[in-house]
Amino acid sequence: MREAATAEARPYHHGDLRRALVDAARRILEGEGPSALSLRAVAREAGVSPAAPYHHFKDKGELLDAVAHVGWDMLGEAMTSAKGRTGDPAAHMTEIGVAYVQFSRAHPALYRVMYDCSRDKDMLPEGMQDNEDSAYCQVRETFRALAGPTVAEVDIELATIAAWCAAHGLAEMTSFRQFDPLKDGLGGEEGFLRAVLGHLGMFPAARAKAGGNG
Amino acid sequence: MREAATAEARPYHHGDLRRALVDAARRILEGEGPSALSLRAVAREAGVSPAAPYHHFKDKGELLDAVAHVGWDMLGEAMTSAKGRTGDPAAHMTEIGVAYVQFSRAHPALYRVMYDCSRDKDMLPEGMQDNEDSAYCQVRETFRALAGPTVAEVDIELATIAAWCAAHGLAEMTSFRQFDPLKDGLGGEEGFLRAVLGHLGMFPAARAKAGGNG
DNA sequence: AAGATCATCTTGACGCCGTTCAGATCGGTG
DNA sequence: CACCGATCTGAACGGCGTCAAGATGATCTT
Repeated sequence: MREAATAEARPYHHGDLRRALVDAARRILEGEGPSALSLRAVAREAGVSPAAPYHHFKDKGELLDAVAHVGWDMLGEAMTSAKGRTGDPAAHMTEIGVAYVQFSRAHPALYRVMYDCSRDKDMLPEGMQDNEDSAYCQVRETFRALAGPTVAEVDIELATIAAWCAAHGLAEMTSFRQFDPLKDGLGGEEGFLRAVLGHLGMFPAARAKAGGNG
Repeated sequence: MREAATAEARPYHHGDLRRALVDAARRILEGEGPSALSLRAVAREAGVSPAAPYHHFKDKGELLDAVAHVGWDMLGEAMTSAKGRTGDPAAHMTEIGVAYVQFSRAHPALYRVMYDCSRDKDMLPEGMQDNEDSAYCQVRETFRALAGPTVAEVDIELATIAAWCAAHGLAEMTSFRQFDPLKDGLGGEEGFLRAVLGHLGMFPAARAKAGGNG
């Protein structure tokens, strides 16, 4: 609708339909959730015919890939800026973990698409690949900096995977409403996140803080 | 197909269509994955018309709920028998964790349905609810036995959640093929699982073993 | 045993989906 | 200006979830 209104001015050729479709998909995700994200609905939201997207994406999956790409970029930025918010390197891991889960809570539908469309291809999601600036590499380099030179490479890799598992697992679990009472007793959702992370081995700063709380 | 052959003998009234539909759904899941699991395909596999399931389930979601229920039962049994395989109580948590992830790897499509259909309702999955015999309660009681009387109740709850996050996260991560080389260097998939669990705080036995390996 | 009842199953239809294809439209190149 | 390739439309196909109306048969009543 919002897009359809502005699209009246562009009569036939859209100009930047590819980006408009990705934006429309994100609006639908935010507003109506993943189950409403049909290719036809995206085209409708962008004000074009159902067949128009096929000139910019091979199929629906490729459109979702593009949406997921935006999501991983956003998550990477959130993690980077979270790391910058504390001067203590020992706290970096905790802050990254909290930022990760908070992103998944702020954009639950987008987060789901980010993993779903990589699962369908049996492939690592974009943010976990070994590209220079992926979110995963951010975590690994943070571990490497904390570990020092004596720690074996394989242990850095395993610690990164373990931390990622913990963050992703927590991202999924904390979305269930049944934990709300527990959160209330721990000073809200962020308190809950830090408490759970404190029970996982690789977040020493969170563990100290959780110990202080309970 | 398999079901359709035996269904020829039962002309109109099936007799136990509800169970037959759940079984048919599980066969499709195992054989063709979650994307092939349409209500019509399930009816086809069971040898009935597309509308027949509506006399046993309100909609497709309720059929999936029934399938998920079977899955959570299977997972609970796998966890119980894993705990019984070791006499050392300190190793229980690790064995449960390994059994959890191995179940998710043995039945990936079923595992996905188990979480998906609870996510769609913003509700805790069956195996995580506070019912007497749920898989989640198995983990919590194991923690309680290990913790002793001085540990606060909320910490037992948090440790259980943390362990569940770790196991679920690992279950999702280990399905990505890109970790295969890493697994090879750690004595296969089970070695990989134990190594990652060893980097997470609540699996002391795995941590000791992982330390011995690398 | 005969008939009524009610759950079960089928048939056929509706609207939405992803996808394809022929044709309309337009921007840029010769 | 004429053309061409990229872009978009309209109509169509099969598959999906779901529903209403009718056929079937097991069970219960008398």
